Amino acid sequence: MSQPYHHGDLRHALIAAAIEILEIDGIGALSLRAVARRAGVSQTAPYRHFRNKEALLAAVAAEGFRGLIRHMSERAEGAADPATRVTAIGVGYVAFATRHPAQLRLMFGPEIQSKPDHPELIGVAREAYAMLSGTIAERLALDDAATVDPVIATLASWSMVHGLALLLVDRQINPNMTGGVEIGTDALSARIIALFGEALTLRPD
Amino acid sequence: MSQPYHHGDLRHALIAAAIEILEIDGIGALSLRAVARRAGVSQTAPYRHFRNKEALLAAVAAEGFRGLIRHMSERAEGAADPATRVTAIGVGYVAFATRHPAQLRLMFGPEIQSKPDHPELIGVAREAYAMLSGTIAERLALDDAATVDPVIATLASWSMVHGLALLLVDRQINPNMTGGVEIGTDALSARIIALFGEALTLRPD
DNA sequence: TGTACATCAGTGAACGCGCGTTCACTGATGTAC
DNA sequence: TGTACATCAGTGAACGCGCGTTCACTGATGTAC
Repeated sequence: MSQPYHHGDLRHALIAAAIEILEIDGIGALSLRAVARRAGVSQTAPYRHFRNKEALLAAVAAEGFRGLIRHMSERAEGAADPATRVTAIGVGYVAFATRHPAQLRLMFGPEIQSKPDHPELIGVAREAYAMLSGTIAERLALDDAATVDPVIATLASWSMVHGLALLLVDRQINPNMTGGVEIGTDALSARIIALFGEALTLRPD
Repeated sequence: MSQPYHHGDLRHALIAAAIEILEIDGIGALSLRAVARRAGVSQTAPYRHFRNKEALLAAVAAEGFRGLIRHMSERAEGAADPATRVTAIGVGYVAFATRHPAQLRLMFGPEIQSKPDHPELIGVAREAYAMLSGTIAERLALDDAATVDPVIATLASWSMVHGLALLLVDRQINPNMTGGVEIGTDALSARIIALFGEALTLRPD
């Protein structure tokens, strides 16, 4: 009764357990058996819900993209105009990454060998990309004379924000590098992203 | 005679074998035993030259940073002024990454748990950073009125270039995303980096 | 309302595998006299 | 130049481990009549 034979919603419980393992012990500790153990279930039970390990990883990564989108949306809501919205989305991206580093690694790393085999994952990744490119497009539309290619601008923004996120996650950058003055991660990323954002306003000479 | 008992330079041979495994089968296949096999030596021989697996990985990662520095230097040599040199270094960074994706992952990933334990690795990573920050500083010095903080500018440049490198490596970006027009990786990264580079020339309003 | 039975979601034992590391060893090399 | 011996750089067997996956199974649930 306290441990019914049927779990009820094991699929989601497994995804949740996997995310907990990522947060606690990192991506190196994420095995199918560990996930089953943490969900309190035999090690073969996951096979009722996922074809194999990679299918579970793909579901976890998809959940990660949903978290990323949530972080970006929350920050974007507070921004009045497209210019500040671009920065807000970027800060949200970095905020998600620093709070969920191992999820970020799974989302972008080589553990999921064949992403095309997981349409759900591709769909939600596209959604995140669309959010960024849409906001950049709005931003560029403000400025009739802007000559910046919107695709290049989107790729550049994404690169900047993604690189900053990973350098922070990998501890290559720490937030008190700026001349010994300690500033938070959010503030540092805001400054860095703002510097870049200005490039979008450039007009031809 | 063809297989002498003493190898001669097993240490370097092991590093070379590890790099080959990275290039061929990726970071997931990089085990100590696989390295020994590829070097044609018993699986315990590496312990004469490295304390443990992580020590070998650190040596391989250090070699990776040397390769990165080499790529950046080569491109920088052809650049006459500091402005084009900044772009050249960035393109070199991305070029290294796309040619040696698994090495990049090892250099920045979580496989080497404690980087402070490997001073050689830290030294050569600092050297790469110094190369970038020095070039950015020269670039900013051209422009008396520039108000950009050099540390922020360096971190921003590094982020952009690092993010672009990883998105390419992870196949999140492919070089014919730009409206179906196929352009090479080098050309794409040059365009993206150039867009960013302009932000460094900004003057106060 | 009660029963037979198909289906579903779990279990537990077992498989074969590759891993990092240790241990006692041995062959090759170099050095002191 | 020759020999004894210490040191160095390899070997091969073995350890214990955790992994992904398969298999035949069983308990619980739901549905047809």
